[in-house]
Amino acid sequence: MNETTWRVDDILDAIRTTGGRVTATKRALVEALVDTRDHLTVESLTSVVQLRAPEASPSTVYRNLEELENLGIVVHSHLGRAAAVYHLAGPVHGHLLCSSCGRTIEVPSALFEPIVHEVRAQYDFDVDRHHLAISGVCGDCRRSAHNS
Amino acid sequence: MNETTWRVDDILDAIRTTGGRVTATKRALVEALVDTRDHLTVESLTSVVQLRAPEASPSTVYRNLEELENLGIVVHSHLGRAAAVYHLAGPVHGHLLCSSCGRTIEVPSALFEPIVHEVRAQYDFDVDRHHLAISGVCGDCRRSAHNS
DNA sequence: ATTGCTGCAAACCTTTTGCAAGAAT
DNA sequence: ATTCTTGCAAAAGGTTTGCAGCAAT
Repeated sequence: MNETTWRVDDILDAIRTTGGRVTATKRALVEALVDTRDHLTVESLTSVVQLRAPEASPSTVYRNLEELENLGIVVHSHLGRAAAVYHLAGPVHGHLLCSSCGRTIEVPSALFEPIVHEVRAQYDFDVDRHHLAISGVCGDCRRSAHNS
Repeated sequence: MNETTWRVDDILDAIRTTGGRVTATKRALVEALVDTRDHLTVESLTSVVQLRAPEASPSTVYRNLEELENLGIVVHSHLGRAAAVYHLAGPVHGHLLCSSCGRTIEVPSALFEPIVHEVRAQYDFDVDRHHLAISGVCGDCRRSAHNS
């Protein structure tokens, strides 16, 4: 739930422990996630996986990600209308999504704590801290816009 | 940008002023938005519009909403993976989306001001106040979950 | 008479699903 | 041997687009 240091073997063990089987695709996928530690779409993850397992299909990546998500190893966020991004579960954090360049910026969830509390107190609403996403424009894009 | 009292005729005038033409579908759509003042999907808006203009198609509703959005009269938000919801631009506000029942709760944007400032100061990121959406579970759903 | 708008159908994208063959245990 | 998984292809949403005809101005 809050491992900052996921290791490939630990994840593969978790898969086996829960009755899952470790396939070439899953191993490549897990390594991609551990290596990049980035927010990746299924499309880009599939490309990376295919370097090692050329036959891998997006649908398998979807299914594998779902399995990892059920194990609490992976989380995903929907940012705008675009494809969802997946990454290793880690310290809970929020996302800033630039609607201009698509970049994702991670921000500590501490930033959101005041809101999480307010919203719980005033609206009886439990915020899902894993899916905090806010859209806007990053500094780079703001500046390029002004110079155009 | 912050009209709390959009009137149908004002909106139709705005359409004409900018070179647009007022059609039966547009009029029905505008009335639906003004009447319900709710957050509606294209699907539900189309149903309402079709009460008056039976031939109206979703694609036209999409195009009309885009036009209204360009005029600053309508805004939309993406909440999760589901269909986007549209509503009249009004006092800027955030959305709480219940991932269990799909309900949308409006919250005053004042709640988000601290974050908007922090994020601008620390991450050089301009939050789009029109698209603030936070997912979680509303009180009703939390309680039904506990009773099941 | 312009030329913006429409409905329809088809295209698009992301994601999900059915299925028979293949592989990890 | 089991039974999980896979790739493929097709389906399923939500949204966009091309087009020829229609209609608001």
